[in-house]
Amino acid sequence: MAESFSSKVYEVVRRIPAGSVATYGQVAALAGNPRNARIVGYALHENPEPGVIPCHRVVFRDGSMAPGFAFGGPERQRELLEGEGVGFVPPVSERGNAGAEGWLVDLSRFQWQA
DNA sequence: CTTTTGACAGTCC
DNA sequence: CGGACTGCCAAAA
Repeated sequence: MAESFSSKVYEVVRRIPAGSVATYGQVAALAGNPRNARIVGYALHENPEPGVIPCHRVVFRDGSMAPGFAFGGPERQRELLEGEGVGFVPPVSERGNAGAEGWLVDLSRFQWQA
């Protein structure tokens, strides 16, 4: 169907199962170009179908999330992923200052395996 | 057709 | 170890 690359990104992100997360680079690779991680983020930023495209399941290669999350805040994303069974882990745990920011998804155990 | 920008990623110092 | 830079590719103006 000759979809543009960004269109393909939506398809891939949509196929991410609940309880798993994928990195921009992985989605880009599944879309056909592992170097297009930025295009993936840009495409998701458009978020043409909120509620249908689980942008919150797409995180950085480090397991962190986008700076301008469009769901209501980084804390919201953590809650959504935890609700799906995804476990979060503090970056390195500096005392109890556990704000919503700094939390990373345990990619070692929750990264989506196509 | 050329230029600019962009939810990244990997490498260098 | 941490911070900064570049590289890559695509869509929009």
